[in-house]
Amino acid sequence: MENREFNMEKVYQPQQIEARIYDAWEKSGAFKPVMKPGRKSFTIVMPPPNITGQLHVGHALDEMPQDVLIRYHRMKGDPTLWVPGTDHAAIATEVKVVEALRAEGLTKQDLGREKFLERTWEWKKEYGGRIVRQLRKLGVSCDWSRERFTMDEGLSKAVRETFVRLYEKGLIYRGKRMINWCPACQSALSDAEVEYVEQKSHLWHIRYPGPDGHDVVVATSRPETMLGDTGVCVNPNDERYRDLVGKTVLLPIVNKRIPVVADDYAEMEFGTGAVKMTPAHDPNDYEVAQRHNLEIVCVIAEDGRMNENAGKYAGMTTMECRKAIVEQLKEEGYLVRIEDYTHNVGTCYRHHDTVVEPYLSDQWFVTMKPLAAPAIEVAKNKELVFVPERFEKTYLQWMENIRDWCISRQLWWGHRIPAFYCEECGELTVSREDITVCPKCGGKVDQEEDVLDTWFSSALWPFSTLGWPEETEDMKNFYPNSVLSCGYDIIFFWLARMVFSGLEQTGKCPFHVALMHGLVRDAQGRKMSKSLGNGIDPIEVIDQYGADALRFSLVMGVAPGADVRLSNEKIETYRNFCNKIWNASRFVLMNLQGFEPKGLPAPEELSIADKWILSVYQDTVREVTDKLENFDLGMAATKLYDFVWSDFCDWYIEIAKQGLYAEDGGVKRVTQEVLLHVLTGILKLLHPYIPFITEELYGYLPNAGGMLISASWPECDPAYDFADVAARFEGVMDAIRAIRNLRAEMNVPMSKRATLILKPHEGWYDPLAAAEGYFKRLAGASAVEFIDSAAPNPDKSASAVVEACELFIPLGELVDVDKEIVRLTKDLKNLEGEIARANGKLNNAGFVSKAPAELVEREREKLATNEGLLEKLKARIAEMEALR
RNA sequence: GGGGCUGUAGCUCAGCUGGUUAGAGCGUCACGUUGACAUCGUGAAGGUCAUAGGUUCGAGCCCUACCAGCCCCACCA
Repeated sequence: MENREFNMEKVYQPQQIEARIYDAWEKSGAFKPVMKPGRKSFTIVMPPPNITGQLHVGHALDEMPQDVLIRYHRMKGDPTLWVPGTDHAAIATEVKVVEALRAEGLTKQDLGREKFLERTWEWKKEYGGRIVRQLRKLGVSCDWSRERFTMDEGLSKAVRETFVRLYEKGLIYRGKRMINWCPACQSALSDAEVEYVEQKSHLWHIRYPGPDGHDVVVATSRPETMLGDTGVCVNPNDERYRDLVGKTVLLPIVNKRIPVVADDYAEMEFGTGAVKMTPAHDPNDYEVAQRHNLEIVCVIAEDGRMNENAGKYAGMTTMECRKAIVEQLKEEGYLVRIEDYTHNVGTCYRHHDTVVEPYLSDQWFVTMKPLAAPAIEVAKNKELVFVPERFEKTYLQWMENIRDWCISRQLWWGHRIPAFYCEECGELTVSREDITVCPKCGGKVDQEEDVLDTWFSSALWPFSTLGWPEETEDMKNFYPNSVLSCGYDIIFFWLARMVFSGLEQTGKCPFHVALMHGLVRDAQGRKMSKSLGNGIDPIEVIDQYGADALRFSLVMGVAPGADVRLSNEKIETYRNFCNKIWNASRFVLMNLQGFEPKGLPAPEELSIADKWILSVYQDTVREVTDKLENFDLGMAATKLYDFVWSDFCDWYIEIAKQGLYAEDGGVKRVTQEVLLHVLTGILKLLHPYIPFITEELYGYLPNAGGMLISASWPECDPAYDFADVAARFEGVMDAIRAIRNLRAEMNVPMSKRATLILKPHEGWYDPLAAAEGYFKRLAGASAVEFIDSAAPNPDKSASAVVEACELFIPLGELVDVDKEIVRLTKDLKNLEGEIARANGKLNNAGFVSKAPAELVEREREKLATNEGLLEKLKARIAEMEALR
């Protein structure tokens, strides 16, 4: 152990330690929960990244709050479990594999379902592990022995159990509905998977010839769909079209007569008041068609192209068709006018450029109303708490306006729906076990081709990963989970669905706290995206600056739920912080050679500075702990950053040099104990945020005893709170700052030593005298003289008045009297301003009578002090003026 | 149409249940290598807390209105 510190690099080199430390953690089993009877466990399940994914900063942000909380609770001694895993990501993965096949000139149909699935599993084997390896580089402390995959055996069983239960309860049904169809996915999507984007377009006004020259002009944003028009809808109260209701108009191009119907759906004020009805390709039109028995003509195929019903337009994409139709309408004189129009177009959340088509088809749905009710209830009665609170509204608004969930996807990769159709009698059987014959007639059955929405399985993640539906030990120990942390962008996709699934399947809200975080943005506040090329690769960042710097930059000062701006400059700032800690530790260790710690010295052995740092340290421990308990991770980090850099490094370490280099071995030992005690605490407090460097440094400490840093969380001892002494020491620090200020303004470098003369104010002699050495070390004093309050002020001095004393630096000819007066007058003005403010308050009868007595008293004391200072300052200015 | 967020120093953001003359980092300027660290230290400049009212003894914080920017949901062709 001895001399190990001399091997410490002068500059922190994360690349040399991170991998080694992570291995040590994993080997030690530190990430596995340690059960303790009667002790409440702390559990989080990790939002499973897609197996298709590569680590991006979004993941890094996602893991941070979780790892901080997990590490904190582990250190506190709670049985702590963080469950990792990956998501099969039905559509995303299938798209990747199809792309890979295309490169070989193959389609998935060429392979057939079975071969395609084999191929996808192989793909999963190859790439699925990539992201979990990358996660380790971040330092996530999850229990890899419990890693799960949404399509592994256990989870598939959970999915199937859930599906069958919901079906048996009548909460899953199959039916022909208007759903969102993505022509690129070639599959249905749920409402949540559609993203609306604003698009500039037009409203085309088209004339449909009516009887007796009474034509109808309809306005449409999608002229190509007119090929599937089967009616025109007008408002029943619309005088303009009243005589046409019940009659027919001629559909141009198609040359077919279609009925005019009256329905409230048509708004008289919008467009022309007449709406063309395309029931096969518009959800609203479909509903009107149902009410009025309109024919349904499908003109757009599953691939997004016009089908055979589109006649000569068949085979065109909708956009090609639109152009051609508009052209023909113009030629034939049916196009009345074109109006500019901005509207929202639904796009696929996986294929951003692909417009989603409303499409009528047979799909599977979950009836949502009965499932949403208890999910609303738990939020309202605070069994489920959102941090920050505002996301409860987002959640409730969605739950309260819930619509049935389309769960079937026309894909192969995923959980195949456990429904079987009889070839003979058509009976539909939903079953926990695969069946080959119809239970009703014994005929041959075929399993449903569709698979489930990938979110159907992730909705079960908080308990399926723990072994549900079996009654496992893990279920008993770790369910419900303590906290669920995810980005606010997946509240609907995931969080909400976990809540109602957990409530329905287990009877319990799956977690108590929903801790939300925001999105990572670039330095300009834009979302990071491939197309913008503004993404930051976390792996590159880690290689360059270290994982800890990245981690800290994702939480430091970030309010819960807020978006985070990330830039290299920011990461550098925290890399510098890591280096600061490294060097502070290096300094302490250098001075701990041959030192055997015996614990904190008794209070009476401590210096005023020791008492100050210990007091501030304990305040910091309490505050950081409190913030962590309340999920305010950004604030806790800020607090630590300030304490470490300003209080510990800039002040205490500089002060400690005096004790360390002292002749008196007793003083040296006390200083060593205090340095070690506070540094140990700092490393522990920081460990949840920056685990690598703190673990590495902890290993060097003589009091580590071969333990991992996570073995305990710092505790406070009231015997080491010294608020009064600490306040006195702050007064000393102010005096030191005042001197530094003088020197800076007079351009006197620290290396130019100067005598310091102090005239202490009442009650301040002792702390100032105790700090004599600090004035020498921190303020460049060659000697410190104390003079009595009645003594005359030294001649030709730069001076300042602070709470503790008047201070003088006799600089002889260096003193510029005029400049001195200007500076002192500036101080005077500040003081006068403060006195005026306090007088204003104290002369206000309302303040004196209504404000807390303690506050009034504090204000009075401050006023008295300041008035005293004011007198002295005035006198000093008069003295200087006399010299002029 | 409904809901939400943001507006504080040149930039990025803190600011706890309302109570010291509003803070930090970066940037700028001046000075400084004193035995951990130039990935450093010391100091300085810089703010009518978007705007207008209101509540209060007291408002960056609470209420109302308004301006600006952003997000989510709904989806009138």
